[in-house]
Amino acid sequence: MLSDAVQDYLKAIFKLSRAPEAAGMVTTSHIAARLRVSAASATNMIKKLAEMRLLDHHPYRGVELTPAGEKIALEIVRHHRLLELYLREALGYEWDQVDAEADRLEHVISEDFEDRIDKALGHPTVGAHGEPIPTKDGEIADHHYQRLSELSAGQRGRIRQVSDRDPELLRYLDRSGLVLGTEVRVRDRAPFQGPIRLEVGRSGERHIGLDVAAAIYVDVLR
Amino acid sequence: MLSDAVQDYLKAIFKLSRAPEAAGMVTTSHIAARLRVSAASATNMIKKLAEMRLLDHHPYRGVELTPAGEKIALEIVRHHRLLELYLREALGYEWDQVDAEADRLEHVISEDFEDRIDKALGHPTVGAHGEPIPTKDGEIADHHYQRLSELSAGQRGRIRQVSDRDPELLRYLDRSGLVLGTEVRVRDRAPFQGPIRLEVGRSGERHIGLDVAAAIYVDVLR
DNA sequence: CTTTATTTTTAGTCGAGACTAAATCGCCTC
DNA sequence: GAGGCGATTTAGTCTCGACTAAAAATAAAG
Repeated sequence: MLSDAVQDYLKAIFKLSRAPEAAGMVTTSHIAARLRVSAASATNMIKKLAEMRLLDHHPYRGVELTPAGEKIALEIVRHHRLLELYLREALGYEWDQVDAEADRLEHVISEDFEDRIDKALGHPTVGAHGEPIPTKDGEIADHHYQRLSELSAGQRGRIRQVSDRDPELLRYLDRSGLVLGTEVRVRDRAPFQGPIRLEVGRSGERHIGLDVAAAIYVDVLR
Repeated sequence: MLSDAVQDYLKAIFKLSRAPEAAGMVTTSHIAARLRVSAASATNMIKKLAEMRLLDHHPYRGVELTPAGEKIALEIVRHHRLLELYLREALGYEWDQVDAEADRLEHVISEDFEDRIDKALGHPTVGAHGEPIPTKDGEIADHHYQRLSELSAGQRGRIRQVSDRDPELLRYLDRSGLVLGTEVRVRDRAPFQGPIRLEVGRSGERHIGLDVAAAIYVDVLR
């Protein structure tokens, strides 16, 4: 049985490696930052994981999951996303509360539990924030959405995913009507990394910062 | 935050202290056996818990939870029993599977999660095997059922609780129709600790061993 | 009352996984 | 190519909670 710590590292590395800015390679300090752990601790664990053949370590360069490591990461991500969805659907959790609870539950649920909530949810393919849910045998859909921050004035899009990193941000998006499925249009973009003026649904107008816009992923419409 | 290990010890000590054979005092070796740990490990943890004022340690004599320790034990027991019930009611688990899953979940769920499943279950007062569920503020009902093994020939009783210690036993009871709510009558008892001949409901007759009968708790009927 | 058997406790180790401080590497600038 | 700086790794500690082996206390038997 893999420890919680090992699972957390694999999951973090997987997620970081999928972020567009990291081209496959994930650095020690990114991992350390994500897990709120010292860089030295991260190095230790990386060496251990390399020993276990769950990742390849290129010292001073970065780290890359092996297929075996990725498989495990995907299992954990699957647990996490099914749990998030279940907490929301079955127990009425709010968007911004599910992540923390799922972080703790994901390590302890059995395969049986996983199967039962999967079934109760009707075998969903995307999670509470629009993220794809890996299948039981480690396939994950590769949506190529665009960040809202990359759209230029006049372009329209439908919100398909939002970052789940920050509960505060999730609450803000919720309040602003920026939820999954909503259609948005970029009115204009202020210069010098300024805010984006946005038409939300058919009702309102919002000014949102670029950081926020970068956390929103859309299908571009034409 | 209390570690899983601390929680496990407190729960084990609480349960052992409630077993009728132990008169309040619980021995090191009982704890060690229950947790499948060496006696030395148990002693270590006992000293730590005494340090934390969660129990009183009378060296070479035994151990007794303080009110503070009992409070914590009751919280864990509450988590456990609510989880068992929820797994059964909401996710369709079998009787004999719930204990193991709940053992892992009980340490990681939040107060919020507890409240939500409590509500979803309609604020139940007894668990999946008939055990009383402690209230949120640490009260626990004190049912004084009798063991079926203590009934004499001719006496009748209604099954109110069964021991949750052994999944195999639970499956056997289930197959034999010895489930919560069932009425039973002792036909006769074979001599020399022999089996009990039992009328189960209005349908069948069963011969069960004394160990099994001791794991079944009944309200005596007249 | 003494010996023996059983429990319990002490003493000392070990592995996980965190930490800090110090050394080393890689890269950028001159 | 030499310095300098940030990122990374090494070295050495610490805490937790398990373990074994040995010592001590209690209980049972003669």
